[in-house]
Amino acid sequence: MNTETTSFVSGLPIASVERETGLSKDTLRVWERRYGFPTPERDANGERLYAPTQVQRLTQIKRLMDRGYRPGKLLALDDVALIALDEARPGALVTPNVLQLDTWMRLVKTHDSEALQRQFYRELAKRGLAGFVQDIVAPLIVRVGEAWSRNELGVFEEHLFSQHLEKMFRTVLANMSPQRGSPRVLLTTLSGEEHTLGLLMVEALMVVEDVYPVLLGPQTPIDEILRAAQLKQVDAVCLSFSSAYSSTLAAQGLRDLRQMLPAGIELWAGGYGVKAIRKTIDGVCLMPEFQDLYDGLAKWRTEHGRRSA
Amino acid sequence: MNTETTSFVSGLPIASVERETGLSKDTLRVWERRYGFPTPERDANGERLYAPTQVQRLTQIKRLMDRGYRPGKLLALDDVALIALDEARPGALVTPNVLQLDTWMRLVKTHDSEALQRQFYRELAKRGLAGFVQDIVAPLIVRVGEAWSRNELGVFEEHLFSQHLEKMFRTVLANMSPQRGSPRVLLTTLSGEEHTLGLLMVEALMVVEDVYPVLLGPQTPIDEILRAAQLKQVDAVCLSFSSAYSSTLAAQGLRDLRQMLPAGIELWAGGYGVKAIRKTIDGVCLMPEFQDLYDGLAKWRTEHGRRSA
DNA sequence: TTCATTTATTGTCCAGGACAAAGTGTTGAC
DNA sequence: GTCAACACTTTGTCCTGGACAATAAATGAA
Repeated sequence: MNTETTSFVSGLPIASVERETGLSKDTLRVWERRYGFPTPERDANGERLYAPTQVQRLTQIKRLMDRGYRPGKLLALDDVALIALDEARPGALVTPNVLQLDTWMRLVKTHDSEALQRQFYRELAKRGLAGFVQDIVAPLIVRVGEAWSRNELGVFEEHLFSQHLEKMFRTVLANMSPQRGSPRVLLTTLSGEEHTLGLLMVEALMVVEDVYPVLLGPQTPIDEILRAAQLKQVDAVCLSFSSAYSSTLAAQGLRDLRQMLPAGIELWAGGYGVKAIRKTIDGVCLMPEFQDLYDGLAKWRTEHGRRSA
Repeated sequence: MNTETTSFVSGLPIASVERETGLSKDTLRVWERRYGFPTPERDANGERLYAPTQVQRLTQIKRLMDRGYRPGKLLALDDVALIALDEARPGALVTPNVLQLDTWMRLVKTHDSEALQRQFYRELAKRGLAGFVQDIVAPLIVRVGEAWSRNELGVFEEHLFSQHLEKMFRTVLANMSPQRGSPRVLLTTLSGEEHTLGLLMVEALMVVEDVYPVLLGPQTPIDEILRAAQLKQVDAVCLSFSSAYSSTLAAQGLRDLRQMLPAGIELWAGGYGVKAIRKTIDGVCLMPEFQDLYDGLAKWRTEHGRRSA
């Protein structure tokens, strides 16, 4: 039904490839110039047309880059070596009960929505919210991220998984939400960090701990965080960083924000991404582990007098 | 530790302006060349630095363009004329009850979370889900978007509003979700479109209409949409585009996807963003209005025989 | 080891030319 | 007067190839 009008060259224009791979047009062109890959055809007007195979390979390369490899190496490799790298394990994961997580992973891989949803609620009832978040959800998110970057899992399965988790969190939280506790904590991420699940996990833990969370969603510019913190009169601002976020950028952002934030408002940073931050930052509390969050809360409460747990 | 070295020129680099305004770097540069606006400073390295005032004006211009004006005219105008245009109502938005929307906007502006949440549920109960979505939520999202780009509203208020809406949708949907109806429709957006609210609105309408929605969340690459469509055996794929998404890119993406998608699976595109697409695309059903969705569903049902409404 | 300095890598920016798609205006047939 | 066909204008995207700063890697000193 389609396109007998198209000549025999066919493929995606550069804008589509940018959208699909997340590599900017500039990058695509400069790779071609420097490394001789990709090698798009040209249409009648001299514009690039990328073969689907090459687009696929570009996605693969992008994924490997997220795992830490550098383009110079990757673009020199042939297909065989590339796939070999893809298989290579990055370093043992720190999950406690691997067996059970494997069961979960199977559900994710077969995108069995109903079973996944059922399992979520069963496990939630069994462990309670805090235990469920720490022992199941958090490790599972790590596993899914790893599996994705290892190409064992498609974007589709990963999205479906996120949607189910999000749905579950929001349902559970909706029934507990109207809290009046303290401290009041602002929850968001810096621009560029789009992962919401970290925020939802923290919100869940906070609601249980009788904290009043103000959820802003992801990607709030720094000056708006500042404004929100003052208008909503929060006691602390808590940012979440996924492992994908550059640790340099994270540290810089935290410094910037700390500088502008009134001294009376604490600044906390959590998530897998803060593990990569080496140096402590003055006036910023780094919380790579869940336990750190509890410690931080306890500390705040003792410092601010009469407030129970 | 940073930057007493910064000179007295300051402003946003071109990449930030692209993100803020939605105008591509190429467009920004070509406007400067052709129309003499904007007129960014340069940093030590000769790179553009846009003054916040100009960025604001660019956002304003972008919004007017979305309303149908052409850049050639807009860029020739001075501030006064621009603001005059801005005040002028565009073909009177189709909101039935402007008065009530104003009340809502006041709640958004004062970020009164509790009142907003209460109002949501009250109005939902009064109008039913479909009526609520069409008469309140959709116009309100447009209003908030407009107010934001007119700088009457901060990012913070906009985020808070989105979070409340999302929470509400997910709560409501959680209680109705396990559906087995047909057709089965895959819901997602293309990479680059991050707005989720459109998807949630459509999901809500579909659940009421006894459709089985598969929600993938935003930003799925085309080949993954394809894979999901086949694995989940859907009858149609429905994409949502916000007004921020470039209509050229949207059209291109739809063409790309249509080409790869089996003929048996329909392709629908909804949201404010498709209004800007002029030409029809072969095999793609453009649904700028909610009514179009109902029509599309009805059409599908008559074509596929015995299935009630 | 650990830290500081040099060197290599890599993404983004720039200029300015070109062109096609979309919009606008004009003409003439009915 | 309406409408279709045509020419002209506007406008966004793509092109090349050069430059440079930010980051990572490698090297040397304490």
